Amino acid sequence: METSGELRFDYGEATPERLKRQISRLTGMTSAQMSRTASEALAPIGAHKAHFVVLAVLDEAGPASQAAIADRTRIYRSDLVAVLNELADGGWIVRAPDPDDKRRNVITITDGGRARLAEIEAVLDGVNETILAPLDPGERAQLFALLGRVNAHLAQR
Amino acid sequence: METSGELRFDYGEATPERLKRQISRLTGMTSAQMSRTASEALAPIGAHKAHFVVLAVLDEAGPASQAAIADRTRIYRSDLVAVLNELADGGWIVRAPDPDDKRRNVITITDGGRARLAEIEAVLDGVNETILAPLDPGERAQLFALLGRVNAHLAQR
DNA sequence: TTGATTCGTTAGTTGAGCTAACGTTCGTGT
DNA sequence: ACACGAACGTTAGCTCAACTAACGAATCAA
Repeated sequence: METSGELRFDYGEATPERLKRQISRLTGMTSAQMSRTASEALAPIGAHKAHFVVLAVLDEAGPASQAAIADRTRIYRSDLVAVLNELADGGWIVRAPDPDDKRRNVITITDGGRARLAEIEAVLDGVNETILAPLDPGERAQLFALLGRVNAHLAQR
Repeated sequence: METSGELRFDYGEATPERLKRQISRLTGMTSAQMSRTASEALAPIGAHKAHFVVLAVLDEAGPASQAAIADRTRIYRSDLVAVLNELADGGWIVRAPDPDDKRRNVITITDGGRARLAEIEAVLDGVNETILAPLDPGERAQLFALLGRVNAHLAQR
């Protein structure tokens, strides 16, 4: 039986019962699978998850400072610098000093950025479909709801 | 609104709709919360998740070579070395050369190791309860089942 | 006007996951 | 009998994400 490399949670008898009870292990392994699926799908177009997150925030909420983007994306201010550099290099955002507050930059999505966002979104729609393929619509909604409740619960502790 | 540090998935209007649709984002953030919860609970007794996994395998399946442990735990052979060093330092396992195959070590759990396993398991039982607190037994089973199906699906691609 | 706070940035840390290479040992085929 | 490939434990290193610390510049509050 060769199993290495796979992130399969349950190998039947080969998996100790104690491990099968750990929700954090199941969630972690599944999360890793999902994350890898997304990264592999984005790689061919040279995009990263952070690009999607930042462009989505800018498109929906309008121009914002880097600190505001960080707050809304849970990307650290320190890491956001490199992400914005990449997005600016692609012409997908513009980084300009804020005339009203010289500490701030104003980040604005460009038309190219909106096109890029649509491109990435299309890829991720496919990823979601791949991931959720075994579940019917009702089950997908259940999974979102259950995980959402756990997440909200753990966030307020 | 101060939100930093939290891994809350949904901030209402502040969260772009596009992000709320990403199952991998929700799963990833929730997984990170769970993982942190577990690590914080294990820290006071100086234990790591890998300790639990290895001890559980040894307790359930009996003495094994390092390669066999790696196969059953998805811990890489290279990383397993340090984990076993720590477990040996604590007296929880014994690492001895295999007389039948001089390439191998035979790893055996000790009585102390079984006690340690019980200690860690008790902590993780509490972690599971904390994580799953907002869900009733039926919902917990559903979450396991849904994630398990997604995991199995993604594992065979 | 002094002092605390915010902002963008650089640098560095930690941990998990993963690859490469090496010497040793074993199994197989010839 | 012996060469060759594979498996073993180990060391080293890589990547990526999450996170912390510190800094100069700018702003805000006392």
